[in-house]
Amino acid sequence: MSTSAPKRSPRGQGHLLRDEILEVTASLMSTVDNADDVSVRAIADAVGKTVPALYQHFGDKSELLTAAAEHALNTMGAEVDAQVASETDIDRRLRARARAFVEFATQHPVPYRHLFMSSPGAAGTTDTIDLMMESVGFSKMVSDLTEARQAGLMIDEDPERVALVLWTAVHGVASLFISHPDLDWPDDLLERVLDQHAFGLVPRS
Amino acid sequence: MSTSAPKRSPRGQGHLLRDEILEVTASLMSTVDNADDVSVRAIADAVGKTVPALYQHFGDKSELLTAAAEHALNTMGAEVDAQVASETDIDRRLRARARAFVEFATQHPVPYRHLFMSSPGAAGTTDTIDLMMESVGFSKMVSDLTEARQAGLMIDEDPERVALVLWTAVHGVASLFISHPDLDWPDDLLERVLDQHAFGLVPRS
DNA sequence: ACTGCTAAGTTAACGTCGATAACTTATCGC
DNA sequence: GCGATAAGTTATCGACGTTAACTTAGCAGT
Repeated sequence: MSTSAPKRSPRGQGHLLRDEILEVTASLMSTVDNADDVSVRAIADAVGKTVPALYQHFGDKSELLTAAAEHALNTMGAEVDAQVASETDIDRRLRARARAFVEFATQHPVPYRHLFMSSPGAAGTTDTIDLMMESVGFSKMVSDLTEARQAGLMIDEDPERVALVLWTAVHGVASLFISHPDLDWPDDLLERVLDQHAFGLVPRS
Repeated sequence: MSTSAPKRSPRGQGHLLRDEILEVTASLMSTVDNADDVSVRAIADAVGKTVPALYQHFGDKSELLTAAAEHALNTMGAEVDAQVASETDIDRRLRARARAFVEFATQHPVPYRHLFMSSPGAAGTTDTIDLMMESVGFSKMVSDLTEARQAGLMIDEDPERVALVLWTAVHGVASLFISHPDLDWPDDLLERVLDQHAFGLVPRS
């Protein structure tokens, strides 16, 4: 074999390993039920290094898992935006975003659960939740709602607060789908939840 | 010391240990962040027996934790009912139940998360979720809604389905409170969510 | 070209965990 | 009393997260 993997990174390039760790960890997450089930030994094996090498980049396992989960969900924003881009109508766009959100969450349950459904200590500090929300399109939802209010389509209220209420309900749907996927939830559960909130947001015509 | 703990249960009374294990485990759950953080060794120490003794009553740790979490939440039904009993108006009773539900869930986050927010495998089989729902007052909510429909207070729809939509949203609130208690959620987040659903349930006067 | 510094790793080990096979002993029907 | 067996214990296993101590490769300065 002419292609031999370099045994060590060049002097200033140790940080390259960090990105590889994140990517490998994120991909290992899709093979287990809980983020914690990914062992640091499995990660080390997958990146071709030994365990202590990981601890030069992350203080402990929890920090590594949180960073990897955020890394995994950062692709979420782009995917959701892509699915939403074609919708011009604001109401339809809000619904499309909610649908794409739930779909992505159920397809990536492990990082989603680790960030949004695990114990307070495990999912990072208060600082990081803002980034989580961003990665998940929360701010885009707020601007949609702001636009809706300016167009007179929404009762006059703080869009951020309305968005939080709406996101809370959508998260409820995603959370149940993720934790109990084998239950036969009604196909239109999300749509029904959205209907309820649409009634509040947009006065019935 | 005259009071000496019996070293062994009588012949047919081995099953008494099971209840003690459940109670001890449930109480240990309130001292940790995740149900899994309760070690079988800690449980064995607390009940004054050795680890393998536990495995005569539960197939594995997950089974033990799920049973203990259900045991803990079974007290939930009674507490919620007590808080709801005084309300005679149906709309107020539904709201009171939702409030009591969220309050109880946030006060007992570990068993709640283990049953409703953990990975599919960890929280028991499809069979057990019905019991979970019961313990949490789901059926009571359905009868309230049925009563509401009979009184003409609700749009004519399957109460069970409406209850599921409502419960989903309420669960969303509880889920977020539990996972990120340090965020400054709006005080009226739950009320807002309930408002949205009340509009759907009860036609505006 | 040598040398010293230090980043980028490895080796080896510790304590804790869930789980189980093999063994002991107290209780109870006869 | 005496087996049978329920109710435990002892001892041990492999896997896990974490860390101290060590090694070695890359680079700057002379």
